[in-house]
Amino acid sequence: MASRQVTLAEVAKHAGVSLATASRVLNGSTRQVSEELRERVVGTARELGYLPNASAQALARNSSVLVGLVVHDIADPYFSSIAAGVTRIAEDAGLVVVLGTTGRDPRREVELVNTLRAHRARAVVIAGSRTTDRYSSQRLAEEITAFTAQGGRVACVSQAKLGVDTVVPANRSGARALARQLAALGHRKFAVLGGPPDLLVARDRVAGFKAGLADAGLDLPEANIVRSGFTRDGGYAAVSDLVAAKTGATCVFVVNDVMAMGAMAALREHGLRVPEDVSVAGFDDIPTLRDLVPALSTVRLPLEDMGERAAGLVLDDVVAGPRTVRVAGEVVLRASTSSPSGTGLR
Amino acid sequence: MASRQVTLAEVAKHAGVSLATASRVLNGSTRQVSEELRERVVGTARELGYLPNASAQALARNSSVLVGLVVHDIADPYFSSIAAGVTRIAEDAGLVVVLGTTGRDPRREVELVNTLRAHRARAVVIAGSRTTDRYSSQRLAEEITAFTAQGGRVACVSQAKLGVDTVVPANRSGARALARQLAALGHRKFAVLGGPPDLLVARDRVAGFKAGLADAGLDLPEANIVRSGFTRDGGYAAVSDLVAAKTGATCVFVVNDVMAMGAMAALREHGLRVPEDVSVAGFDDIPTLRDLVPALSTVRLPLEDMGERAAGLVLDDVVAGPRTVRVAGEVVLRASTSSPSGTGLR
DNA sequence: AGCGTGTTGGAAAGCGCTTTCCACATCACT
DNA sequence: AGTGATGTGGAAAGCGCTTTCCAACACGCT
Repeated sequence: MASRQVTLAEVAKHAGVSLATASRVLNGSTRQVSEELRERVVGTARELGYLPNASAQALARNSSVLVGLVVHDIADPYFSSIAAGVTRIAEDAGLVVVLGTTGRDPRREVELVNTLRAHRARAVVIAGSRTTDRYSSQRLAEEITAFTAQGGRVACVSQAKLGVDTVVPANRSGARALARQLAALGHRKFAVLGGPPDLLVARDRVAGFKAGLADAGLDLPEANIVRSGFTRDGGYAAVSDLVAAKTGATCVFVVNDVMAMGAMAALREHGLRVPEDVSVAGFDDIPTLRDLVPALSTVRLPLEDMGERAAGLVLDDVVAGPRTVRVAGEVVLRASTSSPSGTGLR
Repeated sequence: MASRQVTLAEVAKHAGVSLATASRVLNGSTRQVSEELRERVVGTARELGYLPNASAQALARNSSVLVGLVVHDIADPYFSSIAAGVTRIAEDAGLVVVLGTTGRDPRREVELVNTLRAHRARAVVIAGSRTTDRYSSQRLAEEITAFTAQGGRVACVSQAKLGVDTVVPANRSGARALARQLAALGHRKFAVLGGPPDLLVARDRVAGFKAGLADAGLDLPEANIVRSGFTRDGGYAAVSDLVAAKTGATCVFVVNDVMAMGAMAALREHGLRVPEDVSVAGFDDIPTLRDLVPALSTVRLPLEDMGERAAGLVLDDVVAGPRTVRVAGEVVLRASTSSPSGTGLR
């Protein structure tokens, strides 16, 4: 069934040249080949429908054309935006993107890098926050070391924790600036939907927000921070706890947009109006946000751009040590936040 | 810099066995190896940190562990939902997903399948509608033939035009059912944002919608169909034309949700309220829809499921000819559609 | 003529693995 | 003891390509 594939050897034979010459013609070898032979080879290759065997090339060259991309969940707009950036750059460079999804399982992350290593992938971009879990971080670090030792390049989008090139969004300062602007709106009591306690992005954003409130002479009691999953459903679910906590908050900061969307849905179902009863702000500015009503205030991150930057880091030929690209966050106040009017969450 | 990798030969030597034995132990060979040797090999492999070279395996076995996934734009929720389904199934099966994006360029589609063929990918899932463009369809068909001739499997998500296994959503009947329900709501004058004229999904949906209106004794004048790109911005841009056309329509059907989201934003900017001034319905039920206000009426397609089905088609070992999996669409009426109240678009 | 230099083609040695053979033991059964 | 069947290990031949090395030749010089 599987028809025999045309090989370089056949092309060479048909063209009456050696294997070496055929190889030199059909790939960007440095060696020159006379115009006459070159044409003959190219001609027969086209005629026979020759297609190089990528596995054989990868083996012979000890390097492939593969670039790994590791995300938690490709259906999440945050990751799919980053993925769009990464694929654009990689494909423009003639490379092939391998997509791996972890489902937020750190072990799976290690597994994926391992697989990529087995494939002699040229590089890998790991998107998705690190956690405080020492064990899996350790395993991942080892796997990454092995990968780089083998000549592969690695970049992360998140915290600069792994000793590799990293694109770091301004989680702290972005959240801090947001807090200040919300305080300037007149809010005095805040609540935070803070995501999982062990997730570094979430921690950074909460810490930054707290710092921003402190700048305004405000405090964020620990009791006003509700923990939940970093997903839409996490945000949705957290609202029950939030309401039960009777914090009296007039403004809620949610550590990412996807969670914020879930939270807004839940608030609606609780009969609370945004922003009349409570203001809501998120973080990331995922593309889908612009069609939300009320439009969600947030801290804008250039997600697709961040993907491009990460891919760029990993594909250039700079040999310097771990580089860090800092990406600023821009506070965007929209309809979901207003000056406090009601009594807040009580 | 690139440290030498541990090879099977080294493992074999350290374990004091032949290359053949080592290979048999470390891969699912049918051949038996005595418990003693097996343990010795596994032990040294672990000790030395052996990782098989996937390229070499692919070459020797003449088959790889790669599965291609070709989409137009991974940042589009329609595609990222399908992608999530495909990756889930593929990764569960221990395969590796290669993501290719076309940017809606048919030539790029051909290019990607070609690359996948060069990599001896085991299968490829092509998501994204066919067009009426004969030339590029022809080229793609040839490429697919070459791919299958080589033992690869191909499945599409869209129209069953390519002679391969296909997951076909009920575009026609879904749109038809939607039209009937909208007519039952009392609407008499409709407009359609129809997407690109050469795109088959778009054509099918428009045709289905027209048929549904006909069922209700209503006509859809050609002048009430506005053409534009199949993207959010396409939907956004089309609204100007729509308004200028002064169709008097009280209800607008938009051929996909992403376009509908753009259209709703544009309608808002035109000072038109949904659904008071005009009802709007879309198609697909992308996940982000559930947080839209007003919630968009649509025809629900189980997108992630469709991705899983497509991956399933391509990974099972049925040898039967081209199969077609039909997926039903379920009309979901939400807040964006109501009985007509105003004068419509005039 | 003799020599170095540069250019171009080909033979062949890998790259790291799988898999076919073949050899040898062992075992059950005449 | 002799026969086949069965189980297990190893040698070696690929898989399709890249790249080193060498040979051949054409130059431009002295």
